[in-house]
Amino acid sequence: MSLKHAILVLLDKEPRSGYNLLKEFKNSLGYFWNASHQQIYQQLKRLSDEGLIDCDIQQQDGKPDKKNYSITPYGHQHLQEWVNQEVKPNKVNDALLVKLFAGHLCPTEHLETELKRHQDIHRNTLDKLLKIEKRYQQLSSTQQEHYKLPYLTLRRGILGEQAWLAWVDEAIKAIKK
Amino acid sequence: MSLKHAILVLLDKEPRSGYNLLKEFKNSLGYFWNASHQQIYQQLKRLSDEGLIDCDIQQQDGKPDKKNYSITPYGHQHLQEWVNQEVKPNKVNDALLVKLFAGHLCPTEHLETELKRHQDIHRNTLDKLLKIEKRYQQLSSTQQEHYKLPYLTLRRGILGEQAWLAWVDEAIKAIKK
DNA sequence: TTTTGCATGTAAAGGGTTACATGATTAC
DNA sequence: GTAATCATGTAACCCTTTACATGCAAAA
Repeated sequence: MSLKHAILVLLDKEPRSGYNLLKEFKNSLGYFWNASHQQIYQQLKRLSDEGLIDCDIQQQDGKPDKKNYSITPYGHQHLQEWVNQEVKPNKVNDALLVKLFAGHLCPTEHLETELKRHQDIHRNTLDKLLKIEKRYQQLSSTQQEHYKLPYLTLRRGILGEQAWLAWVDEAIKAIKK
Repeated sequence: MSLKHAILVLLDKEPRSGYNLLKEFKNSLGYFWNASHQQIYQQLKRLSDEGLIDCDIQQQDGKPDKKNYSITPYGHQHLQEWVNQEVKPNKVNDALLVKLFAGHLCPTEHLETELKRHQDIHRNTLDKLLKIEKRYQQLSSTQQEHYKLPYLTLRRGILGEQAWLAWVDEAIKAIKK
């Protein structure tokens, strides 16, 4: 639903290519919005068709053309209207929990290794987020003020991952018994 | 991806109608898998076409026919194979955070009321989950052992909601400053 | 020499949302 | 009388995933 708006916010800050958007999703937005390159390129086409963004093609030698997208006044207005509307709370759909719920159909060892595998992934994610937080804390207070809102989204990522890890500890212990 | 498997797990425990599945999704599975009635009826048709479930039609006077679905041996096998495979970690896509990220485009008051609106919803969810937990804790220890895995999914819901609420407190304070 | 990074796409299939559609019964 | 519960579906649209497709440059 909001890939559209996530892209618009980024283009509202500065014009970028699809590839650059992809990098942003992997880095700064990854802890609250994820998108594949296919999704991004398709969405850019649609946004362009709707007149919400413009495209400026830069030729590069050797490399394929680089398409630089920027938000139009209409797109900016659209974004602003969206921000002022109510957002639906997120729907929870977690396949790992479906699996746990059906865990009587497989050996306990499998559940345990699977939980540990996910634990590794989440520990990794948390590490990355904490490193980003450290960088934020080293900024001047005016800079911190400037990045206040993105920092809150980072905090959500951190608290979410910590809670997930606390849960998986509980879960692994409970399964072993 | 796993609506299919969520339905199969439920039908593996006992045969049900689409309507009954919907209720289960609203109650016991709602904190880790959500589905609308349209999705469920469509999925039931597909699962039936694939031979994973069977349908037994019960006539009722006055009411429309009730379709009672049950899992087939092939469906059970399919489910078992799925449980033994690796599951991908969940993708995070949170529209509220996209909005916060774009929060400079709207009045601070709007952000605050929006966060508080979501806070109410999450508090409500947590309350419900804690009530279910209380019921679990009053069971005998053999019963508790029996419901161990579903209880772990409940715990995930509780820890997740608590972390969310802790975050929103932080966020509201930070925005007010 | 193999992988990572740059840089872009199409097509088909599957999953999810929104809107439309019906109709009886029961509880307040 | 009005809302909730029971009980089922179709159709259009949109979003997401998976697979296919290309090709250069730089670093390891």
